Amino acid sequence: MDETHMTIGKMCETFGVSARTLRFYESKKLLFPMRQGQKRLFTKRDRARLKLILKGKRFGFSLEEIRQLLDLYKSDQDPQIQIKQAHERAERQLKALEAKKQELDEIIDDLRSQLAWGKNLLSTRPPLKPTIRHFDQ
Amino acid sequence: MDETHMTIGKMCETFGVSARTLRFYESKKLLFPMRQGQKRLFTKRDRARLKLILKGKRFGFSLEEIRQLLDLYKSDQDPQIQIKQAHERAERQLKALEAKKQELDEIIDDLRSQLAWGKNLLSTRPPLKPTIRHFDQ
DNA sequence: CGTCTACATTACGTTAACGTCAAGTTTCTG
DNA sequence: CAGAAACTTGACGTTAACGTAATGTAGACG
Repeated sequence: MDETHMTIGKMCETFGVSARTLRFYESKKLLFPMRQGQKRLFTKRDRARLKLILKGKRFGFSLEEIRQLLDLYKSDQDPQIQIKQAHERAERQLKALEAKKQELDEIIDDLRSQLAWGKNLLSTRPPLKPTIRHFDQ
Repeated sequence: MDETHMTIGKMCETFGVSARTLRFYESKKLLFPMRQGQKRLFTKRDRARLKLILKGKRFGFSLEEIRQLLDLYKSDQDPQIQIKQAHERAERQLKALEAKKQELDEIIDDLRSQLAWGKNLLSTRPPLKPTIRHFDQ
C-alpha cells in the first residue's frame, strides 16, 4: 500500500514487465532497488528511471545507450568539474539523438515521395531461381 | 569496370560492409544479386536497396522492419487490388514511424529540460553495498 | 604449370536482452 | 500449523545479426 516503496510484483503489474526483466536491469546497473531482507523494494527514483528505460526501449535504444542517457542524471559529487563534463556528455548525446532524428526524417521522406509518385524505382522481380543456398535458412 | 553490375568485393569497399553481411542480406531476402556462374553480381537495384538498408540500420531498425519497408516497393502484379493493399501497409508504416519520432522527441525534451533546469530529480546514490548477486555478471 | 586472388559454401561462435525452468525461502492466510 | 503465494538465486535456452574460421573452386598471371 505504500506509495514510495513497491515490491517487484507490484512493479510488474504497474509497468507490464516481468520480474526477470527488473532483476536484469538491476544487474546491469539501470535500477537500484533497496532491500528489506532479501526482497527488493523499488523507490520513486527507480520508477522514474524505469519510465525512461521503457520509453527508450519503445524507441529502439539498446540498454547500453539508455544507461548512458540515465548517467546524465548522475550525482556530480565534485560540483565544479563534474558538472561541466556531464554537460559536455549531454551535448554529445543530444547531437547523436538529433542525427538519428534526421535519419528518420529522411526515411519517412523517402517513403512519402515514393508512394506519392507511385514510382517503382525499386520494382523487384522474384529471385529467378532459388539458388543452391543451404545455410542461414 | 561495369557500372551496372558490381562484384561482392566492389560492393564491400563501396559501402563499407563485409561480404558475410551481403550474403546474409541475400539469405534474408533483402537483396537479390544475379549470378554469373557461382559469383554474385549486384545490380543498381541492389545498391539502391542496400542504401536504404544501411540508412535504416543507422537509425536502429531491425532487418525485419527494414524488409517490410523494402516490401512497400514490391511489384504489384495485380494492379487494382494489390496497389490498394500496399498503400494501406504504407500508411500503417508511416504511422508507426511517426510514433517513433514522437518518442524520440519526448526523450530529447526530457533531457533538455532536465539539463536546462539543473534539476537532479533522479540524483543517484552509489549502490550501497554490492549485494550478493552472483549471476548475470 | 604452380600460385595467388577473389570468390564460394558450411558450420560453429558471439553478444544482447531477456524467457524459462528448477529449487529454496519467506510471508500471508485460512 | 499447513499450504499457497510471492519472493529469491542459479543456470541454461533463445533470437538476431552477423564474425570467424575451414575448406573448396575458378580464373588471372608470371
